Amino acid sequence: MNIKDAAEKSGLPAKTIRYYEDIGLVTPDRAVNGYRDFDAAHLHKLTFLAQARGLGFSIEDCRNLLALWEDQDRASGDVRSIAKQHLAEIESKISGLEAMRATLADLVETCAGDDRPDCPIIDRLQGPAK
Amino acid sequence: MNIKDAAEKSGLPAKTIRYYEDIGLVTPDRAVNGYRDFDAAHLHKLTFLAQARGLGFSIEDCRNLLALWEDQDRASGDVRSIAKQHLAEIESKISGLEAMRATLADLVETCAGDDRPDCPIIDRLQGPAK
DNA sequence: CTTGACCTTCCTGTAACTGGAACCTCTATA
DNA sequence: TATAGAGGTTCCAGTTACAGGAAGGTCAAG
Repeated sequence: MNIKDAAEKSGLPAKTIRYYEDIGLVTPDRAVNGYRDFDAAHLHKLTFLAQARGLGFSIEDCRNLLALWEDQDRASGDVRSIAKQHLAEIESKISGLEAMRATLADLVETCAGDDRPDCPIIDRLQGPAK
Repeated sequence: MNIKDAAEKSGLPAKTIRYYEDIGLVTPDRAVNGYRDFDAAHLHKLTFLAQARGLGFSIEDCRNLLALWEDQDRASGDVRSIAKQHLAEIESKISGLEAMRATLADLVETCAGDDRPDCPIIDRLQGPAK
């Protein structure tokens, strides 16, 4: 199968698939004309990558997960450990964003948003409450 | 004041300050020896930048906010509009992350995490529930 | 035989810095 | 006065995970 079909079936852009080949995540065969040729196994791997990236795993996480995926004797604890760590990172990002949201929402609310030059948002950005 | 003091007082790394000068956000004076020389106004601007970046505003947002900040006749509505848009972006990021968290938390929970090779996380990454 | 879709590689750009090399300047101390 | 060490300078490369685009090869249809 050519790259476009692989892209459609995996849900990844063709550009991304070429990039993944560059960095050694997949190694499609090559047809005599030089075109990449994907089989079911490659497609499976690409789908795996699309899923994992969609869940926010980094490329390096994906590399590790792929290795575990291909290892018949893997311990599910290894996978769980990567997932747990990633979960912790996500939770920390959420907290950070929620703090930002609170501050910003507060600022937006106290700002009249009219044509006068006073603006509590600008005031606040001058420095923390001082 | 030299760059190190400016860095400490504004809370930005010296490297970042140099970068901000490169992209035209601040323009410190230069002493005869070529060293950057920051005065209170520069410092104020740097502090403003540190605050705004800390709240997740992009550099381009900061550039706009700085222009508004320096414009005595600005309408507070302009500032509010930037802040509101940024708030919407933050909320959308939070939603995305929360969806990820839910999926991952679910996976982590159903995973035994022992030495056996079955792993629901890996299974799930093979493709969405099929 | 040509057209248009698809493929290839290679180069550049993105955001917002960070790290490092090579080199200059200032201050304090022996 | 010589020198060590802290701090300054510029410039170049690397980071993450691709996206866009140029230049050119290939294939199927009409």
